[in-house]
Parts: sequence; structure tokens; C-alpha cells
Amino acid sequence: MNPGTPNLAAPAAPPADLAARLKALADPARLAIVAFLREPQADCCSRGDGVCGCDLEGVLELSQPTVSHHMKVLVEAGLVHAERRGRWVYYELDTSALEALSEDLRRLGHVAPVLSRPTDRPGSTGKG
Amino acid sequence: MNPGTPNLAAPAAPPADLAARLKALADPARLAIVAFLREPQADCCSRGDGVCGCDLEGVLELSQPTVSHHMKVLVEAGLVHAERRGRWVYYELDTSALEALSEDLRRLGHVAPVLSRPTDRPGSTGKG
DNA sequence: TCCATCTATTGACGAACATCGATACGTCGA
DNA sequence: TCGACGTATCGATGTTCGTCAATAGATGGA
Repeated sequence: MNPGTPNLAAPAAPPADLAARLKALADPARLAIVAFLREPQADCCSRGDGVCGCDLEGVLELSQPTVSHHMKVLVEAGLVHAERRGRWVYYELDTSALEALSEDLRRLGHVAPVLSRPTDRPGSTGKG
Repeated sequence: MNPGTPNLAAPAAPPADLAARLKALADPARLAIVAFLREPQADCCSRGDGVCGCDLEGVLELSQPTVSHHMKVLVEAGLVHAERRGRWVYYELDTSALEALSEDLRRLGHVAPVLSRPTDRPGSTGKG
């Protein structure tokens, strides 16, 4: 079932996946993960180019399956990249994706510099 | 049970209420509400300085209690202001709150311009 | 090959959430 | 005062979410 864009073409409707990306971050645990990915304090096997999952468990005080679940959510939202190296999986923050999300939020607050300005609205001659 | 801040003092932990503010926006209906508040197409009683709840019902195709619930969430998150005028309640987007949220997200992606810059990082001499 | 280690998946459980119908509250006009 | 109208709250319901224990999968070393 693809609802598609509804009958009204919103002037500058938020991206369809914006809610999903926000939801991926709207959790204290995942927020803590992102904050840690930004400035990892190497503990067992993390390096400059990534943080391994085992380090996250210790920092977050969460079980391994829970951490794995949260990482999956973040990766599927495109906010974090995962790369397997041997036994470990190294996670890296996608700063550009985060910046894009920030920008989408900023656009929500301002009247968007509409990309293709149509003629103009047919006037709200509706019932007053 | 208040876990409080864990043993480690994160270098630049995200604001405590960031998850709550993100959660308030992490819903397609509320995202649509915000987008509509930004560029209201007056229908019944909305004006330049606010949108009344009855207009939102029509746009969102949601029941009145549901709309009222969503507005409460947005107001409590500080993203929307509500003002009663007679029978109606006019809602207005708090663009500065939205911008602050955007900025908090941007900070998540970059190594924060730490407020109190300590000496400097002692290089990652961690055990590899 | 076998074992240790790290990660992903499954299944279950309780909490939180989105939604609605019914109803109470507040305000305006007759 | 009373009815109409917009809004808020309550109670119920089905869904989603966060969490964990158990288990399977993947990888490297002995």
C-alpha cells in the first residue's frame, strides 16, 4: 500500500523518511551511542576510524543484544556506518547524514526557499 | 530509580531533553502539523498569527482527540505555543526552539566546540 | 579441527504510544 | 439561561518499542 503524496501537494512537505530518521535518534540510548561515536574513548578495540560494539556495551551498560539492536536502527536510518573487520564490527558516525538531518529540521522552522515556485496559490476563497 | 549520569562524564553529552524533543517530532502526524504551522493555508479560522485546531483536523484527517493529543505533545516539548482566543486555541510554531533543536543535532555530528576547552587531547595512546 | 570471542537473530515480556468514541469543560451568541 | 461549538480529558484497544536470555552465525587462533 503506497499512500503516495496525498491529494494536497504541500508547499514544502518534510521528507518522507524524516520521521524515521528522527525516531532513530529519539532514544536516550541511541543518543548516547551517537555521542560516544563522535568522541570515542578507546577501551578495548576502538580506534580512530571506528568503534567496536563491545566497547559500546560497557559504556551504555546495556546487554549485547540490545546494543546490536540499537546499532541496527542507527545503521538502517543511515546515521551510522558499520564495517566488519575480522571478528569485530566497527561503527562510524555519518556526520553528513546528521548534518542533513539538522538541515531538514532547520527547514521545518523557516519558510522554505521553495525549489520550484509555482505560479501562486489559487487564493483561499474558502468559506470564511 | 534515577540512574543519573554514569560513572564517566561524557565530553559533551547531549542535552538531557534532546531525546524527548526529538521524540515529539518523530511522528509523521506531528511532522505534518509542524509543516502546516509553518505555512498555514487558512481554511476556517486560521490567521497569520496562528492556526486553530479545527483546521488541523481537516488537514490531517485525524480525529479531534488525536489532534489535541499531538498538539499537547508539541507544546510540552516547547516546539509550539498555544494561545486561547475565545472558543479557539491558536497554535504557533516556535521557530527558535526548532532552530535550537537543529543546532543540537548539528553539534552531535561534529566534535563539539567545547565550552571550556581543556588543555588538549593527549593523543590516542590507548592499548590497541 | 576445535574452541574462544564477537556479533546477529529469535522469542518473550512489559511499557509506551497512536488512535478513537464518549464525555466533560469553556466560551460565545441568542 | 440555554444551546452550539471548539477543545481537553478519560478509557479502551491494537501496535510499536526497548530490553533481556537463549541461541545461532561468523571469524580467528591453537
